Amino acid sequence: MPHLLLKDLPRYDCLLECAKKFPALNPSACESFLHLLRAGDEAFRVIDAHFHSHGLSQGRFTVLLLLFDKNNGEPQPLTPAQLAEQSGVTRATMTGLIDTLERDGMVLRTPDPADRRQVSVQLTAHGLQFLQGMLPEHFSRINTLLEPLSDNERRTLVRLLGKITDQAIEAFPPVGEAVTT
Amino acid sequence: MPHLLLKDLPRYDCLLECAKKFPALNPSACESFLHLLRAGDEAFRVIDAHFHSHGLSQGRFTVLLLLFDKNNGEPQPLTPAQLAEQSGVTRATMTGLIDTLERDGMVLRTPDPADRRQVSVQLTAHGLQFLQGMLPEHFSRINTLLEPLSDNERRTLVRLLGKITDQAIEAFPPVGEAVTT
DNA sequence: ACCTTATCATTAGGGAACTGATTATCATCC
DNA sequence: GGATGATAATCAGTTCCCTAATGATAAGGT
Repeated sequence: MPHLLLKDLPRYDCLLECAKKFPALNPSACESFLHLLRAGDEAFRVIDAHFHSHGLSQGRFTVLLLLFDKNNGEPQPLTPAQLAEQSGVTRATMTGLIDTLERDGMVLRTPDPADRRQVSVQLTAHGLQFLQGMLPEHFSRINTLLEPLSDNERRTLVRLLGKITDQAIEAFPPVGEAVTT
Repeated sequence: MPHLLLKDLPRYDCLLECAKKFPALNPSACESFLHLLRAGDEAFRVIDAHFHSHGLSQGRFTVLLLLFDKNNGEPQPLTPAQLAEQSGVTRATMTGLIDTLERDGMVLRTPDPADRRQVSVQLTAHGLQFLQGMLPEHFSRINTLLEPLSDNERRTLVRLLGKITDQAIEAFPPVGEAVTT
């Protein structure tokens, strides 16, 4: 599921070579772009391996995290539609994620008495305990990954990545994004 | 297929709040980490949308690119095993990718007379023309994404991302990585 | 020569995501 | 108050990747 398939990034002089054949190829832009996808893949690989060692996928982990929330330290029930919206998957996908989580005893579906179309999803005690058991290692891995960067470098990185994210959303809006100007 | 499901990144003060409950949570590390996955996802979304508008997946695009190569500007035939190795997917997956590309007339399988286990895969004229037709827009999108960053900022970004990638590989080796020290 | 082992490509089956259609329920408007 | 439309969750079918097993071929040891 990685974003970048190329295992070995092309060297910079190779990009320069290619630029001769493709005037549209900007070597420094391509280099930055490839490093971005590469670093994202590696970072994801590290936490995804941890998820899988606990029998979770990234999708199921996100659902647990959303249900855990941090409102007042109290887990908060949500509807499948809210979970789908906040986690960025479709409702159909969320149905499947909740299916497997419910089968494993992590979450519980409860019909809403007021609106019988709706269902409420909440963490079970087992799900809560499970999540709390794995979160410290999750955070620890993130700390290890970022450990080589100073606080100053982290601020710089966040600023530069933010520019790219903003530009992506502005120049190539995700889907039915109204300009609303 | 995004790496980061959370649609809205938690704000920094929220991370500070969570850190009270989880001593392992380092807010600046988490913030950098989330921004990295987010930027990687957005960047990938932009080029993946372009692939799909041409009926390609990222996997098929990579295969075409590897076959196109840049050796001497001459497309270069490769075996499925080489393609799988260089693109970072399994051989079984590569079989499927080649299947669809061959069905669409982009590549051609040729049995190897010397070793009858092997097959040689090469771009067809149609595949070559197709790839050359879409590459300029591909590079153009990358340029647009990186346009807000100065040359200096790009160098900084590459350096910081490189640190993270290196740390990921060092602290959490991919699979059967011998230390070979 | 023969048998074991390794390698190549493929097939079979599964998981996770998507789109689009379906069913049940609610809300509204004459 | 019954038709119309919107909305919630789910189902069905597809895509794209994976792992594991298979069948054909090559290479090496004795």
